[in-house]
Amino acid sequence: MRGIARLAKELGISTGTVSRALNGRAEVSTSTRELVLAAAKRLGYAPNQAARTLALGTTRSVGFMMDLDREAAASSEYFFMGVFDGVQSILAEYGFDLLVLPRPTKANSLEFLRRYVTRGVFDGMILAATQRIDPRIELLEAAGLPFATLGRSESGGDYPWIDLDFEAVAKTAVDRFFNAGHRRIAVTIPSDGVNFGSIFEAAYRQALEQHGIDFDPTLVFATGRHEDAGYRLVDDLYAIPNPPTAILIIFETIAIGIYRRLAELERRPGRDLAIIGFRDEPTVRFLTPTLTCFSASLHDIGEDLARAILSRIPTYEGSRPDTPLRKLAPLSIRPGDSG
Amino acid sequence: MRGIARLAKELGISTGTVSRALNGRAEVSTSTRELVLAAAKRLGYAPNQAARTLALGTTRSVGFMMDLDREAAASSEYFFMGVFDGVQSILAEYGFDLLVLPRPTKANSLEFLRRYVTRGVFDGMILAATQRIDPRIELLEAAGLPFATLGRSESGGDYPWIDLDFEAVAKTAVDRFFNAGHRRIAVTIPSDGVNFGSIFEAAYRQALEQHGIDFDPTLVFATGRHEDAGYRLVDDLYAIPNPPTAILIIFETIAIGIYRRLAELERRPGRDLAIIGFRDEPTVRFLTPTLTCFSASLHDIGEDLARAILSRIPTYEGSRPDTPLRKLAPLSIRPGDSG
DNA sequence: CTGAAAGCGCTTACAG
DNA sequence: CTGAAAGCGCTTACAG
Repeated sequence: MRGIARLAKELGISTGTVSRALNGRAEVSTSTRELVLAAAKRLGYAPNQAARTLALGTTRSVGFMMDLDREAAASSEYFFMGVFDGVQSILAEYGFDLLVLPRPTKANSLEFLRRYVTRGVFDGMILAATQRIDPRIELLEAAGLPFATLGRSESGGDYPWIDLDFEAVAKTAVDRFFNAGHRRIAVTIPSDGVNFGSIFEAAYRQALEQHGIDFDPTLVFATGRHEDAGYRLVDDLYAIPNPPTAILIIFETIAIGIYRRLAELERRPGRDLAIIGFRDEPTVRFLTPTLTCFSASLHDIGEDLARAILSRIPTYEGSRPDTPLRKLAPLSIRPGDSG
Repeated sequence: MRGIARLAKELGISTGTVSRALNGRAEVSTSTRELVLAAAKRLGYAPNQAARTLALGTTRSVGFMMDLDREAAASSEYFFMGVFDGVQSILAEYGFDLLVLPRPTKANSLEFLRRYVTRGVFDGMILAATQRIDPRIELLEAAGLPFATLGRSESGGDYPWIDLDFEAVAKTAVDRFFNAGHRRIAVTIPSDGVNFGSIFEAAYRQALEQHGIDFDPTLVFATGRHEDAGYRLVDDLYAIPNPPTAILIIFETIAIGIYRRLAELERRPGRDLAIIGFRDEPTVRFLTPTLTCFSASLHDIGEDLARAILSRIPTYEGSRPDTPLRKLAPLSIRPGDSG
């Protein structure tokens, strides 16, 4: 005999009472509660999660799907560490667990997610790296599983999301370039279909427009996320008829490659090419000249994500807001010498 | 009515038969099996995981505890991504899931683990960043939960582990320095208590000894994992009476800071100070002059870890080896211009 | 090959 | 305040 039944037998009371005592229900007398709690402690009792889940229909855990692609991972590990920490800090308050689901490189994204959705292992799911059209969102909506996303998407309806304020970053950067006299301003966007690429490009175009600069499609460069992409990018920049004098890069890591290639060409970031990066990943903090970039509170983003998903989960003892939480996380500029 | 009962009713057969058909048991006739499978597909049936777990006493999932400390995370994100991928590739073959448990910065390591252990959510657990004395190992042994670790420890008894071959790295590096004429060879070790620090230092001492070089404690530098630690280290190196001409660094990321400070001092890696790093994290791939370092197959390490943990899990249909898998993952040198 | 039934460990109306 | 009992959705000896 194990679990609750063991305690009940030990104390000569019913399992119902034990359960009520353990769960802090009001109906139990203080004396029996104390007895039960003491026995639980003494016998090292721990509730069986599966049995609770089955009886309650709730798991008190949230899944966070995370891609393991080398490409997707590159500029995002620090990012996710910080976000996870923020998510946990809120979930823990409500007794929810965070379980991260690393999607293997060769596993299909949708199938991978479906597996967890149908088995009912989670009360809610957090998705990252949303695509412009993201079938995972439809899957979750169809399954009726609460979810929130880190990143906007055009798929789906009324779900909560948190995203970085790409618009503000693009505007701030273009303004800064413009004020420094630049008129040929290039931008890089992700070469994969991730949604923030389009958002970033649109914001960049709009910022140019506000300064009366015509949009030149040859100044938009789709790149990978790694250093080598930056290295190659430099030659591409200078291969076009009227090369840019400034560049706004979405993946700060490629700055390392840009710096390197510029050095080989005996050009200097900030002097010969103005550069502004997106996020101040630790990777780029030691570049010389220092890279101008933006900084976001990953912890805050995580906290917001946690609140967003909790607000969708019925068993969460909080008021469910009418409209799902949707928020652009602010980024503040950290001026460097690169642009 | 839901789940298996719904299918049973729909088909006019018993739930037992449905269950057997779904689980591919031999006793079911081909015709009923097909009927059940078709109905399951049509109705979008998916087994309730909690109910299965309760009935079977097994969850078919493995937890991987991971620290979120900024410090611990620094040089390890790429590392874990690769390892996770390897773990999954093997676990998937046996229908096991990998769930990553990110430990919040402020959560106590042991309490965090205990929570998952007692609730019986996992059939097995993988631990990383083992400490020299690691109470988590005792916790798992006491709980009787199968586990494997990434990294050796002095705690515990007969558990399987995979670790990097620090000994070979230290020896190869010291040999290389020695053959290049260096006699004042410094080493860095982690400033936190992580076990591989002592292992690395011991291997370094032994390698020196083989070349008849006396061990000099002033040449051992305990450092953090970030670039700034490397930056500061350089001044420490040159502050001692008879400064080293070569240094072996355990955290390759600090090479970035070392390079930077050397540049400021107008010294050049490889010429004025020979440097060998540990792992070829993408972060350091673009250093100039290129950093000599070592490379390991993260995927292989992950695969070994998965095999190690599976071999301890009773429900796994494999033969349980007599002795737990213990393995040093090989690293091969990638010669660069730094040393 | 299939059904009826017990059991996995918990929760919770329902009586008392 | 407490007990007896049903139920969560599945699996699996045990009969037939």
